[in-house]
Amino acid sequence: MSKCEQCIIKQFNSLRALGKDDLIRISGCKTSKFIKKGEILFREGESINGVYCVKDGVCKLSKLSANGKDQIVKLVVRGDLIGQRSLVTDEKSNLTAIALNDMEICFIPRNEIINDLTNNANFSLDMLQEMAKELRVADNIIVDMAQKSVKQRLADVLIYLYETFNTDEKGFLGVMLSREDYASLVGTATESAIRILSQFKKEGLISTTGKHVKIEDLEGLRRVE
Amino acid sequence: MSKCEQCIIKQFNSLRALGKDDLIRISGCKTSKFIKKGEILFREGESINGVYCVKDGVCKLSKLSANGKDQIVKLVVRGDLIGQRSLVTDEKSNLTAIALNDMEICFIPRNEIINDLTNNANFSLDMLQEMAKELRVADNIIVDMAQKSVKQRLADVLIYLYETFNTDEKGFLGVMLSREDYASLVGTATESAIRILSQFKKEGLISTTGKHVKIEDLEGLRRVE
DNA sequence: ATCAAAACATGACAAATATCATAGATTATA
DNA sequence: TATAATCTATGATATTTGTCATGTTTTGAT
Repeated sequence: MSKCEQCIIKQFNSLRALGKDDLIRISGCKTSKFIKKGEILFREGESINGVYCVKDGVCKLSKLSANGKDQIVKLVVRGDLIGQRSLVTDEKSNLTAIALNDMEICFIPRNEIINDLTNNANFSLDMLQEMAKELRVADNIIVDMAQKSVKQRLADVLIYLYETFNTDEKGFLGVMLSREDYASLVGTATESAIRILSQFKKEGLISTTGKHVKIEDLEGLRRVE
Repeated sequence: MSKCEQCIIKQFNSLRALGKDDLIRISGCKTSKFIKKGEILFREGESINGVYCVKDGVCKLSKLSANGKDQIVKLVVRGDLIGQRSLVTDEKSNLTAIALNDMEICFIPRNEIINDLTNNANFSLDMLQEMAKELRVADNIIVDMAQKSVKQRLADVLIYLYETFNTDEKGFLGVMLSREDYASLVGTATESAIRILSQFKKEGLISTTGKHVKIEDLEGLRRVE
């Protein structure tokens, strides 16, 4: 099993703020897991009791709305932590986490890391800064959800996916989502997402082969309104 | 001028985590201001360079969307801090702050408080916990914006205002908003907000006298769909 | 390779929401 | 208190989005 103190992933999240000694200690108690596409890491309302560090793969954080539809709040990628919020507030999870492709993750139990939060100012400050950034992003999403049309939001999602996951050798987006996931990211009906993606195809903004999506005209997507 | 170390407001925000000495020091450099209804504390894109502590009054934090409409992201009330996020990340403000009624606020300059963030674990941990809570709220708003109808969101806003600001002697909501503000909270056109409020009136859920709104049937509002 | 299940696609229609126009009510201010 | 400016209200209509129905394609398991 790889060691936290040597793991390059830690550079991308608040664990970078820990000292070598702490990392070695954490390394000794962490567990490493492989999660298959579609598997649930945890559900809304469950106690996570620790944080996950994503070594590879992508996962969606979603919440069930009153009308029974899932809304994806965030995509978590390689390098991100999952569960910081519940760690900090000691609450049950507000969101459900489901793997969008095969993942490799490490799990650090709450007991091992909670003291670092109270004793290590570097660590808690780094986490504070990360959370402040997340909050800014969330505020911006609120504005977009409230003010932009479904079409604009879907175009935004495609741009976001392109910028976050880049493309594979063939030029397809580096992450494969179902139409239902697209709908759930945008906050619309699955049929509406399908229709608008079809429209984007007709307009030459994207092309698709099954679930593979290729961005054909990024600037065009930016001009969608 | 009142002293931070004796101020009861501090109990309601992260300043409670500071020691007496720090509070006395901060008290010496803070400035106290009265802001009139409608005045702008700061605009999106400006440097705040400190945090505001709200002693009295209400203020809206909003962001201009691409289509030119303001979206209210949050209402800030007595006891809240404003500008923690910019303080932590040292970025310019992402939001505009405008007073909804006459306010009394204290301003603590960045220089005086930034060291507490790095040196005082209690303080930064408290702020981290507050921000984690804000993030949960923001995630829930995202889901509501995406999945609930305008009518439901407006009902939610009325319930929120009732629970947050209570009522005055005559039973009216403790905060007065324009129809435009209601629309901007819900993320809809002003006319739509007006129409739905009229409908709520007809249905006996609320009554209005100018800008004064009275909740007549809280449970009915909860059942709106 | 075959079959069933799931995902995708699209038409037809209904419902929700935005926009434009216009008029009355309220508020601020000279 | 007169008057302009702003806010509220509502009708008419257009646009967006959701829902239901149905057929096709893709995927996964045997």
